[in-house]
Parts: sequence; C-alpha cells; structure tokens
Amino acid sequence: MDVDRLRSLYHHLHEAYGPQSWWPASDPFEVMVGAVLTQRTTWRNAEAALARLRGGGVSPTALRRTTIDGLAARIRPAGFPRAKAATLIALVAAIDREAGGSVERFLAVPAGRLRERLLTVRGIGEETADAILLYAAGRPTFVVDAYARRILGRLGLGAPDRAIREGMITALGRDAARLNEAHALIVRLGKTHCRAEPLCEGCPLRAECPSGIGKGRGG
DNA sequence: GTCCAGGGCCTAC
DNA sequence: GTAGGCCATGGA
Repeated sequence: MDVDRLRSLYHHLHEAYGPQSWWPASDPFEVMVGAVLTQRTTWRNAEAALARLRGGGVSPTALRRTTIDGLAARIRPAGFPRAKAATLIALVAAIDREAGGSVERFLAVPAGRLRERLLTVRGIGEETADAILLYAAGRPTFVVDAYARRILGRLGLGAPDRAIREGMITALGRDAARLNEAHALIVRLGKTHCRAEPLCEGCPLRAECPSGIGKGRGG
C-alpha cells in the first residue's frame, strides 16, 4: 500500500468535511449492537431499530431476557431481523462465557484476542469485529467496508482488506481517534460520491483520482 | 415495480 | 479462493 497517499487522502477529506465524531460518548454495548444492526443496512435504518430497542433497554441483561423472535420483532427496521437477533444473542452469550457477563471486561483483553473472540460469534465477520474494536473498545484498527473498497479501488489503491487495514494503520498511526475519523470520512465521501453512478462533481478527491481525471470528471 | 444500502454465511466449483 | 444465493426492510 502507498501509505503516503493514504495519509494524503485522509488530510484532503478531513480538510473538506472536518471532524465527523462518530459514536463519541455512547455506551460500548450499544455501540456493539449498532455495529451488528448496521450490517448491509443504512445507519438510518439501524438507528430506527436501536430506538425501538431502547424502549426495553440496550444491555446484555435486557437481551438475555428476550428470545430471537421477540428481539427480531423489535429490530425489524434494520433488515435481516432474525439473523441479526441471533447474532446479538450469540454476542451476549460470548460476553457471558468469556467475561462473566461484563461488557467492560469482555472489551478489556488485548486487541488481537478480542478480535478473535468476536470472530467466533456467528454473524460477526471481519468488518463488524473491527467496527467493535474501534468504536466500542477504542482500539486502533481500520474498518474496511464497501465504501473503502470502492473508493480506494477507484483511486488505484485497491488491495485485499487486510492490506488496506494495515496500510491505514501505518499511514495514520496506531491512533484510534484518527482511524475512527478516517472511516467516518470515507463513509461521508461514499454517501455522496463514488457510487454506482460516478457522481464526481464536487468530490474532494477529484484531483487525486486517476480514473476520473482520465474521463475529465475526477473523484 | 426496481434497485440498492456502512455483511456474513454457506455451498458449489 | 471466489462466485452466487440467501437473509429482509426501507427509501429513492
């Protein structure tokens, strides 16, 4: 990975959009739930599901009292309700098994071990595990999602997820706050530019984008 | 009505 | 190792 270029892209985006401040002071367990609910779903729909869940409390204790069907009914707006309900219940089971039910203790183990543990939960893959590491546990990692793949691909920086993740960590340092911003900035960019339709007009990375420059529209 | 959105799992090849 | 189907809902 061209880490100098990755760093430069981060600076361009930060300059264009400013701090995004994702999930700043939220409860870590709620962040974990949000990370599952937003899988293959807009944050808007995940948030709607989270709001319904808040009625009964978003905590391991509250989820232990529910069934997959009961939970699925409440998180319906996020889509894939039965699959996500099963994942959330499996996540609580892992917290119970590994940390005696304490979210704080579950998240306190070394990052590598936490990542492994998260990946053993059915329904939590690499992206969701990294989102939890970064946003719930405050560990320095980079979340490689569809936006990052597409944007970096268009910029000629396409690479396997692992290479992207490690490249971003090298480029920005082991700094969770910066890596948090980097992911948020990429999502911000991806929502308005670099989609199925090019939508390059006004893209902050227009000058950096070889695929766009060639066609005279950048981004 | 059609397409797509901030994944992950399973199966087939 | 990768391509394709599947899970499901909401908004454009």
